[in-house]
Amino acid sequence: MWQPGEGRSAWVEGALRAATAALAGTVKLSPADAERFRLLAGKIERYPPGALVNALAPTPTAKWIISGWLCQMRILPDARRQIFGFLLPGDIAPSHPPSGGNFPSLLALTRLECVDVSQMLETAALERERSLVHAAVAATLKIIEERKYDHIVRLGQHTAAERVVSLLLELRDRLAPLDLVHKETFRAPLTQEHLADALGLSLVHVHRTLKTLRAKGLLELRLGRVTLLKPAKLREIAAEGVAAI
Amino acid sequence: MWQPGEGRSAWVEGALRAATAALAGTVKLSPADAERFRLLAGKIERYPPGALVNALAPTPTAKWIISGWLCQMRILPDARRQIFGFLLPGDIAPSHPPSGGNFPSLLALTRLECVDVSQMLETAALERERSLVHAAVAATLKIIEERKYDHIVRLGQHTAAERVVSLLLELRDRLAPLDLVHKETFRAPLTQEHLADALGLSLVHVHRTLKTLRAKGLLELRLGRVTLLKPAKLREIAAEGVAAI
DNA sequence: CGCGATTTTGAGCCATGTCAATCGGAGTGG
DNA sequence: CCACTCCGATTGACATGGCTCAAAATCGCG
Repeated sequence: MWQPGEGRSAWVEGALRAATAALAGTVKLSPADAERFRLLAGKIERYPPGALVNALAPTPTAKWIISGWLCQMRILPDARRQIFGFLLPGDIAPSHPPSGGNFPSLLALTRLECVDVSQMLETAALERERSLVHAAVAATLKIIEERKYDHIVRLGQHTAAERVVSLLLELRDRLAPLDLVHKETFRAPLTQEHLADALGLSLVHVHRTLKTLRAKGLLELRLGRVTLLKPAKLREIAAEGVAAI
Repeated sequence: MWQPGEGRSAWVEGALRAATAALAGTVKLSPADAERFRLLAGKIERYPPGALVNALAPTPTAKWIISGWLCQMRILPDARRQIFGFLLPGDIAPSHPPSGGNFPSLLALTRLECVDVSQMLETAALERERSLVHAAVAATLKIIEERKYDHIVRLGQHTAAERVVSLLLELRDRLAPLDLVHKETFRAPLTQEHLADALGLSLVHVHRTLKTLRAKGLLELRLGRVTLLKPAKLREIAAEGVAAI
């Protein structure tokens, strides 16, 4: 197990606490369990932006994200790309066999710090700790799966503006528990091309859509910084995706 | 446990065998395990076409489909509908809490015969049988999830013709193990509206797309009967969706 | 200062959506 | 057997959202 004083920076410690809080929120851990979970994190793995996480691992292993963003995506034979979703700190990135079946690859969008879940399981001494980890992984997978349904609705039923808005709102709501949203402003390491690939739109059209939203004074998006100027109005735009049954 | 002679029709017995074979194929069960699994099926539940399966159950319970089709879908507030996927005999329909979160509802497209998985678990006497059921459920869920990625790619990257073709090919390939495909012909209880709702297209455009494919002599689709006239050509059309990474 | 990555713009086209009507078959009641 | 109705398939005319191509502007960075 990791021992205090082994040189983990204060910054990483802070990120670890934030990730723990976020995970505890989504997975509904008691404060005690959250603390238990956090202490299982030993070696921190790092990946540079652009890295394909898990691309080389012989065995698929889930990663608990401490800081940084990554996306689940697939490259098509004609070089088009579909992004299935984004993973943020606190999430546990599902690990699929590298190039296994039709499962997505994991691409780091920023520098990434994460903890290998199988390492956490090895660290866990008590049965109680192991089942805690398993439960957290299962619960996260379920939430990620749930988001995928929303994404399908986005792609299948929404207009360009609705797609952009509902995705940005999803990100806002996921970043809020990490305390990364201040005054409806947050950083997102997304280029317009990322948005296009996620939303099934062309880069040019994403840009035009953002331009319109900006012109209407609904939001700002520059330099990886998003500001939702009229959150209520934006929620209204995205509301079509909510389930009625 | 169910006893022979309780009045299950020969037809249902046949369907049960086909469903078992299909499940064994996708989940990779040994013949012995498949037989074990099949014998756990006791009471057969029936639903009429149009029924919302699991809509009323207090507890979510997965259903092993013996015969009939159903779809996973969500109704939007403005009455639009998104179909996430189709479930066929042999599949184990994932059960989500009724109206639970943003998970999909299950809609029977035909008359449906299925077995409640929790009933199978109760029937199971041996630990080995229970873990067999759990493994089968888990493996099926994984496959269903995998298909969802394909569907996202369809919606995000494909043109109308590619969407229609790749969906029909998926159905063909899933029906084949059930021995329901003869000479590249199979029955599918799908209206053009179902296709439209699944593929994120308008009904009218689905029709025009089918008309074009028909005019090119690539396929037939009438009265719930699909014939793939030029399978190779069709695979070529749909091939763009295959993962390159 | 120069380069690669990203954003921004314009022009024109085409895929797909909308609206509105018709058509055909299957069931149903008289 | 006919009249009626309902549902799904079919069609045409027309509108438009989103795409492509191509170029310029801007930004971040070494």
